[in-house]
Amino acid sequence: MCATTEQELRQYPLFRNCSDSFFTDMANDAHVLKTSKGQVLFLHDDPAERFYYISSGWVKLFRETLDGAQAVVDVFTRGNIIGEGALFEDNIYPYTAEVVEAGSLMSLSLSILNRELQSNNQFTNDMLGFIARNKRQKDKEIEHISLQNAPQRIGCFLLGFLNKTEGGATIHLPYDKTLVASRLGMQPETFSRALGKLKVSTGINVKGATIEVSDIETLVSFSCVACSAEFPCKELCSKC
Amino acid sequence: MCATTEQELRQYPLFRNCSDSFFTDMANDAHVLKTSKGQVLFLHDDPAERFYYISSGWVKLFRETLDGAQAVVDVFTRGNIIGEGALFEDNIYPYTAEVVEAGSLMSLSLSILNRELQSNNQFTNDMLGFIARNKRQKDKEIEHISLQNAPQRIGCFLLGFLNKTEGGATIHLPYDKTLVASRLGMQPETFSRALGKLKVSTGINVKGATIEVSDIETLVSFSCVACSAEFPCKELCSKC
DNA sequence: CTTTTACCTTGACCAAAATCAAATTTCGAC
DNA sequence: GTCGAAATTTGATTTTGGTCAAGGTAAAAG
Repeated sequence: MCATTEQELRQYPLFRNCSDSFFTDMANDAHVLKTSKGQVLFLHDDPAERFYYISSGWVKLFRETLDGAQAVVDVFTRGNIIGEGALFEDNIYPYTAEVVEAGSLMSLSLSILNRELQSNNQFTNDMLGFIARNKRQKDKEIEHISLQNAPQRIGCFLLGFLNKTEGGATIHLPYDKTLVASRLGMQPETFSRALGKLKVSTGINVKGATIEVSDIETLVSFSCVACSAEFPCKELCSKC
Repeated sequence: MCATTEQELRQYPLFRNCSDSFFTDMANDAHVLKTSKGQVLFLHDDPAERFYYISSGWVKLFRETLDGAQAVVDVFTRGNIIGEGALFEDNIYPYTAEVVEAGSLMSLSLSILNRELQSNNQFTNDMLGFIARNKRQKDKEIEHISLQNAPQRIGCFLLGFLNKTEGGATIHLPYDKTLVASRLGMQPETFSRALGKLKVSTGINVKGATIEVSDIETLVSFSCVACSAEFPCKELCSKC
């Protein structure tokens, strides 16, 4: 098992410059988790010892306010890590993580990760670039919330699932519409109605969680006028 | 001049673990800029060779959309650096930087900064922590936009200028209200009215750019119910 | 296969913020 | 100090999205 675990870790781009001892120690200590919907991986403000590599499934990160509202920070899938942020917050998880679609994770040691950061400058630089692009992405989201309306925001979200820039495509929403709505900072009702408007404006076809985009360029010209980046926005793919 | 420049750089916390050669080379290459309101330091998508340490005054970072709207990403003052983000974006500035209150900057070499990042792992780690906390801050802002209303957001913004947690205080807004409004993602009219509501709800006193807070705790209980962090929110001070 | 439950949609209504327009104040240049 | 431009405030109105309530639908449990 450790051998395949190590292989999976070695294939993760962020770890491309990590040391051999990092991979062997990480793999020795790792354990695989089969996750089911609703499972909570960690709670915000809890002390942190592990981070997680997502092999499959989807996990949401969120926080809750005093008056009970929930803010979804992000939703991640295969090929992403979560919980590493605790390293920069006094080893306290800054968010709660909950599985939203069943799958498989690797539980990994934060202290081994930290050891590599302390000793491998190339890796630290990779991590720095990773987090910096992460921050840029957040800036873009803030911009979107204030400059795009609900249908445009949904359009932009859908574009993030595409791997081409013109013609037609079919998208299957990988998690509940309710969650997409909160990920985009709107109410489920607003999402439902806004998706209807997007349909009228751009000719997309919605059948449950399946969305057919007949012409990507129409969707782009509808959504991207209210954005400061040009489509295709590099690094913007919704973790697919 | 170089001696005092070097002193100022050495006092910057982010640079606390930098090498001696970093400081001498940086200081040798640095030049001081006296800035005036409206001055543009760099344009987004321009190739980047310099970053800037703000000694005094205020600088806003923003981007513009295809349809002309402006998204203010951040507003910085003394003790902050700007433009360093280009290192992680193929040496292209991701934002436009414009002086909003006159002051003084140090223009510094990005390549020397990069050299230090390549060779000094302790510094790279400091930088990593810096950017990571930056990203957390952005997450918090996204949360605020979706969970707080306009008066609450202004209250939270004001709290960021305080250096104590109870009793009374007087705040002087360091830049135009119009800019505060766009920093908070709202229209100037909305800002004006929301500030009026905040006044009624929390008993603050507004006289032009001067705001008297008679009781900080009242302001906290008004604003922070819709936030997932507890006041005083560490690292949240508005760069004062 | 049916029942249950959670998810999604729709309608009616409401509240917040944006927009448009105009008045007023402030501040810097002369 | 006066003038003029820019910033700010205020009012009226519209738009957008949120809230509440009621159906409808589809996936999962029995």
